[in-house]
Amino acid sequence: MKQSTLFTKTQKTPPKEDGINAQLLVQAGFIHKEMAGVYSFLPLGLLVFNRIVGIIREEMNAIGGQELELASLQDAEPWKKTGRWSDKEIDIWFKTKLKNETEVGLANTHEEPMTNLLRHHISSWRDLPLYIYQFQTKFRNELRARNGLLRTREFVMKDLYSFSKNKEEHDQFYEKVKEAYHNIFSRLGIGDSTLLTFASGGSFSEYSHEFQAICEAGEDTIYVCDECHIAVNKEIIEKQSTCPECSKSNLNEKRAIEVGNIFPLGTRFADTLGLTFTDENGEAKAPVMGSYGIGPGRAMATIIELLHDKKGIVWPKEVAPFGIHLLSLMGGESDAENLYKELLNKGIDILYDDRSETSAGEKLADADLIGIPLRIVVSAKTHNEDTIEVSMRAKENEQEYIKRKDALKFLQENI
RNA sequence: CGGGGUAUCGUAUAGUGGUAGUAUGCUUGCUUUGGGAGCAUGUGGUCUAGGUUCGAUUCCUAGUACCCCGACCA
Repeated sequence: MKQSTLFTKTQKTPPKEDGINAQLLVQAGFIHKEMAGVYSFLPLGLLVFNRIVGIIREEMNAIGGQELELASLQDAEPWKKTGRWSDKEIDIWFKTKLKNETEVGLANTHEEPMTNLLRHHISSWRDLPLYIYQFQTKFRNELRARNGLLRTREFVMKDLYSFSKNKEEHDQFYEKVKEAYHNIFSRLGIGDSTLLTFASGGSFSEYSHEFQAICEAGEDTIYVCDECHIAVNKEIIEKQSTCPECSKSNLNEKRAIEVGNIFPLGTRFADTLGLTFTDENGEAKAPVMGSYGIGPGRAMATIIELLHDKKGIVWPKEVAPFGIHLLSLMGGESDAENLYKELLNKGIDILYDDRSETSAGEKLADADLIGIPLRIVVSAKTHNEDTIEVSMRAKENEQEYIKRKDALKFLQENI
């Protein structure tokens, strides 16, 4: 797209925002803060958000997930049955009432509605296992929102729920999700920093597992085994003071961001909500459940926290809003225009800085801030040499000159 | 939820019991063009409600919003 038509603008003076993630995202025009802990996604931000969603969706589909979308307004009844409607159980509820005084809740999670839904759709062992997921808005009345997109009161979460015939089948799928999550975080560009972490399993199992990205901005404290690339959350360090994998005891304390969570649920929800299936022997049984969450917005913030530099954002390839940022500097207008059209025709995803009254310095500074991985500069100089200038945001924009006739091939190989 | 702080153009910030300033942005004009270019020009602001006072953006009270520390956080 042409940058001259992009309605958001960058700000020269960084806004006073909480957390480097929100500061850079606001400064570069990706998001807008509505109020504490509530952010809107603008065109650039939505492009990134959707790419993150796309990666998660691919990985969830690859392990047999079926996407659906439940409502945000929730009936109180199932929650009363499981004993979770009370503010004592879940204190971050946003609740409201219909005109006729009926109580409803704004979704903060979906175990109850999902379990309840399946009562209408499964009845035989042949219907299981079932893996259903959604990207859905959660509302959580956090006492204290903070750190930009890291802890917000309204956010989209990918939540997958698994329903298995028995514990063995559940355990097998649980391991597949672990793998899928590793794939997701490495595709998001934060795989090296993100560790499988043992955490509290609540009342239904010994452990749950979190995916913790090591980062000072994080709110969690974890203890890392450097050899196994595995960690233990502080909340269970008394119970599990050694590496669960190799039993080493010299674990390193680190701050980390919880970018994903997987949780065995057992049959608690099925039991309390009356979800059963008939097994091969004709007996009614409760499916064994699990829940698996990732917040794309928090993931976006984590990417920035881990990968930014002094000049701005440095997007990894797979999540960048555009693959290429084409800058037209003085004397490069017609070359840039031609190259832009050529790349568009090849279906290449490109942001073209065609602004005619913007100085070269400003364009370069904006490009650094926005953080698109591959940059092309076209100017009088490249025109005279019949080249294009190419550089990588992640490599400090070290410049390389490619002959104009080789440009398309080069870009297709490097995008 | 406990404790603390802040509130001034779109953004970032000074300052004052008596006409509110700077930078940046934005308008217009001229000159510029490889790391946020120059000159000129115009535009735009004291959170809300009370109180004290001749006079409050400034002091006081309350409200609201925002931020920080802690607690909390499937």
